Amino acid sequence: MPPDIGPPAPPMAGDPIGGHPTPRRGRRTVGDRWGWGRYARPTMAKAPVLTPQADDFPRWYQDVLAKAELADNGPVRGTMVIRPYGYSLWERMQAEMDARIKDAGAENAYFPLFIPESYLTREAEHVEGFSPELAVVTHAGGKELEEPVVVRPTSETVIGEFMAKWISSHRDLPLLLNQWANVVRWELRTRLFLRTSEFLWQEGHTAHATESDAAAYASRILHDVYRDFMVNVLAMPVLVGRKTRQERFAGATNTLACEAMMGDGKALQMGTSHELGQNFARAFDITFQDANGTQQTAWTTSWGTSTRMMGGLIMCHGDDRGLRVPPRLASTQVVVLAIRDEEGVVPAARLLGEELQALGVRVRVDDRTDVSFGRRATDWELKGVPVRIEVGPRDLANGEVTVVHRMAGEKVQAPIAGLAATVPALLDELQASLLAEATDRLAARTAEVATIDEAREAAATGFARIPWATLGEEGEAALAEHAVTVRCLQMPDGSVPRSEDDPDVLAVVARAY
RNA sequence: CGGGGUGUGGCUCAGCUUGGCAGAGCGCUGCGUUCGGGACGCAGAGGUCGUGGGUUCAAAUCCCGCCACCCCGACCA
Repeated sequence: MPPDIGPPAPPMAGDPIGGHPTPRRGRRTVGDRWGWGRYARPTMAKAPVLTPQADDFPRWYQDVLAKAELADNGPVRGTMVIRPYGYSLWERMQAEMDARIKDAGAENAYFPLFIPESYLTREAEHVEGFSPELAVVTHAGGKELEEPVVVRPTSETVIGEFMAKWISSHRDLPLLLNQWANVVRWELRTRLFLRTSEFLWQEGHTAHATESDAAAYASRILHDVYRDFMVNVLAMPVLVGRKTRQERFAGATNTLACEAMMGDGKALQMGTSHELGQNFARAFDITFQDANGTQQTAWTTSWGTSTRMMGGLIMCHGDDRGLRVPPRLASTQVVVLAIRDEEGVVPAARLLGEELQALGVRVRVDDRTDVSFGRRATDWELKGVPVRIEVGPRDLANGEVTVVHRMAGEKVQAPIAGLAATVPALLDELQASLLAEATDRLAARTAEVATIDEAREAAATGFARIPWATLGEEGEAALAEHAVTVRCLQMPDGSVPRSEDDPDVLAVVARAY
């Protein structure tokens, strides 16, 4: 993402879908908890820009999507339009993920959107898992097709077909592929980013000579790619673990996952990594000759993360003022806001922008002085830009600027000379504070419990960890009656269990998106 | 598929009970004043009232059919 700097600033429509003339629920008094009382509205509390989280979290989420210009509903039910600002964040996710995927040795490729229906039916569990949500093309080119084609819900099958073609020797293994693509799953109930009928993702597919190689690679992706990205870039503390039989991917022998806690205490699955055993290799005849000249069946894996992470980002870090984007992810890390067009303000802002850009900071100069200051400040806060530097005549008279941190809302005066050089460290600090805040919440809202009743109760506000031996598949089914599911199984120290039969294994249960 | 609800300018909705000139807020356009926390004034543009039929002198409003969408339950990254 090239930094966007200098004039003229692109148009930023103020209020894309119209305002809400009255607050839907109650009235927000500006929270001193964020340290804003000194600066905020002097007397009467205005209608909140967003529905407060505490009033209606889903409504807040919708408000953020619209007001931060992240996404809109598409014309076909369940589809999504990702707006430029939202897409710029997705592009950053892609860039960071892609680098890690390549570090893990996988190469990008592209497989077709359309898959012969017959492919899907080759793996019994797989077809059973996906058939309810398949979009199938029966007519094309003005006539009925002899064999319907499905719009890919995931690509294990086509890729399996080609792996079989490309692999003949143990020297061809491991085969490590990844693709960035869209997939379609006809969902009954959808929510922007979290569950849409079409979404964007990366899906990795690998083939290995042995079961242990495959397992090790699935684990490597989970830890070195997914968890590393989520913790260090998204500033989201994620739990890693294995899925129960109930929650496992259709066709997998083992599913590993990263689970995160949202601001309302509910869980969101952020990424999965599957060991597919030899299920797909057998179905698609992915075989190779080993060093002894014997024909062997390969072991495959698949792993994916999607635009759902956008929803996770919003719901993990967002507050009543909007989104809060961790600096390492941010497509715009710093916005330099020229307060008004007089006394050299705009040139000073642009100069500061250039200095920051030269330091590698992703900076944007907002010199739209025809738009009121308050409107612009609010817009950038909604978008979650980590640092806003305000440059106005009063500041310049003192050789200063005003630096505002989005995370805690802190506002400080700083000398303009030498300021740029301090920004990278500030961004690191804000990145760490966001991670710390989320980590504290996760710890505070995770309960260690001993009984199923306690687990259910704890899941009302957060996560509960209960011995898997106590819960079991019967307990899992019982909790499901209360919309509480087992998010993953893990060891007491948070590591991934080798087997669900280990007596120390704990089940993490929660309500989930 | 079961239960509930809604279709009226770009957005959110009022008007319907009791038929009588199609409205408001926000957004948009122009001009002016503003500009350090969603600015304000004035002047404008913009609507086949989801759709087909019926009743009536007259239908957004009453009646019947259809369509679409939303919410709550059974599936899912």
